[in-house]
Amino acid sequence: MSEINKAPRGTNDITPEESYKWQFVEKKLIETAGLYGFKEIRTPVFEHTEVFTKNVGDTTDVVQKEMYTFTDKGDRSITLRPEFTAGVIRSVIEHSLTAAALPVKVCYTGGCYRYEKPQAGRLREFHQFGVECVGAASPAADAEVIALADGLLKSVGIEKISLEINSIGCPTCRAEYHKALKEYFKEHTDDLCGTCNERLDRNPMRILDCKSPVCSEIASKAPVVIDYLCDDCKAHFEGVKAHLDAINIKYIVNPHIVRGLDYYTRTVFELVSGDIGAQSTVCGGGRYDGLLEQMGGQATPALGFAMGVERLLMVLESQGKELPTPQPCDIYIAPMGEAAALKASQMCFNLRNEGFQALTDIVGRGLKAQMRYANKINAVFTLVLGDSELESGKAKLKCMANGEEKEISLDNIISEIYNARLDMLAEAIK
RNA sequence: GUGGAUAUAGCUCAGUUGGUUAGAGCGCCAGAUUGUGGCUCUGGAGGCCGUCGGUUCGAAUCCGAUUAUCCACCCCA
Repeated sequence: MSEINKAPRGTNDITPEESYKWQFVEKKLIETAGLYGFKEIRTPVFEHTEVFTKNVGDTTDVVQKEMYTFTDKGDRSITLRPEFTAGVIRSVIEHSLTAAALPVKVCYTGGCYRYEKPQAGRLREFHQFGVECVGAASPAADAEVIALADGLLKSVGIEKISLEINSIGCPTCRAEYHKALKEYFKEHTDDLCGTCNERLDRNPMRILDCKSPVCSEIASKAPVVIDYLCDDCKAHFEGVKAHLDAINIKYIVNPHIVRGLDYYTRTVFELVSGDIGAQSTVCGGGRYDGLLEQMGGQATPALGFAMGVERLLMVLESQGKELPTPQPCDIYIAPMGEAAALKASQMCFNLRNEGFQALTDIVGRGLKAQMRYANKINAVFTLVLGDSELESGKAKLKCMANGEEKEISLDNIISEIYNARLDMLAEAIK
C-alpha cells in the first residue's frame, strides 16, 4: 500500500469496529461530569499561536518542538491545539462566562495535535476529555475535581488505577524552592545527564521526574516542595487532603509529580496505570490560579484536568473490560422477487420511522445468502417475503436465536415486532 | 530528535543453504436437487513478498538506502 493511502504517521482511523467504544466512553464521561455540574463546551481545533506560546509556556517541549503551526492565507499564525486548557480559558474570557454564577464548570472532548514520535499511548492526533472549573479557590474545589477524575475512570469500568497528588506551590514559595533545588543540584552537575543540566537553570523541577537512574537517585535526596510551601499553600494542600479523606478517595502524595505545562500552581495530580506501557499517565491536571489574569481576564482561580481517551481505552482493553456492543439489527426482511423487494423496502421504511433497525437486501442476493447475511449481522428477527406471503398478507417471523417461527400479519408487523421484543426482554430478565 | 525490533492475502502468520506458476488458517464470495442462517464438505476471488537500488544466470530470501509500523529514551494525555 502506498504511503499516501495510509493515515498520516501518528494518526489512527476509528473504524466501525471501534467507534462504538468511543461513543460509549464519551457519552459516559460527559454524563458523569454532568452529575458534578459540568456542561460541554466546544472550541476551535485551531487557535492563534500566541494562545499556546504565551500560556502553555514557551520553554515547554510542547510549545518548543511539538506544535503544528502554520500561516493561513490571511497571514495569521495559527496552531492546531496541542491541549485544551488554553483555548477553553480563552473562550471563557472572550464570552465573559465568569460574569454568570461562579464557578463556571465546563467539560470538553476532541482531538489534540502534537508533532511527536509515535509509540505506545502516544500519537500525533490524540483525543482528550477534560474539565475546567473556574472561580473556585477553596480546597473543596480541588477535591471535587480530583474525585471527578477518579470517578470518571471508574464509571467507564476501570478498576485499578492509582491517584498521585502533589503541591507545587504558588509563584512566591516556588521561587524559594527553585533556589533550594538549584543549590542542591549544582553540587551534582557532574553526575546529572545532559538534559538535566540544561534543565537546571530553566526548570529545575523537571529533574525530579527524570527517568535516568543516576538522576532519579540524586533527585530522591533533593529538597521536597512540600517543605518549602508558604503557609497559605500548605494550608490549602492540607485542606485538599482532608477533603479527599472525607470522601474516601485513596491517593498517594508523590513529591516528584511536576507538570510539563507552565501554568500550574499549587495542586497537581495524575492518574497512572501500570498496564499500558511507558506512557502510563491516563489523566493529568491541577490548579492554575494565575492563568486567567495572565490571559487578560480578571484574576480568577481555576483548575482542571485532561485525560487521554486512547490511553483510557488501552487500560480498559488491558483489564479485559468489555464495553456494551451496539444494538444489532431488529429485523432483516428477505424478499424473493421484484414485487416482494418493493414491499420489503416499504416495510423497512415504516419500521425505521418507528425506531426499529430494519434492513433488507440491496445487493440482489438469493435467499440462502440473505439468511447467511442476517445471521452474520446478528439480526434478531428475519422475515421471508415471497409471492405466497404477498398474496396471503401473512408471513413467518423467525427468531434467529432459537429458530422459532411465528405467523404474523404483514399489516401488524410493527406491533408484532414490538411485542416480540418485549417478550424477549421479559425472557432475559427471568 | 536518539536507539532497538519488524515489514509476505482483509486479519494472524509459514516460506527450507537464493532455484520455475508464493502457501496455510481465519474472513469474504459461491455451490452441496433450485423458499431459510449457525455445523460440515467442495470450489472461487484476493499478494509486483513496504519502496528504490545493488550482488547473482536467477532474490520474498543476501547487501545498501528509504519509508512505515511496533517498542524504549525524551516529553506528556
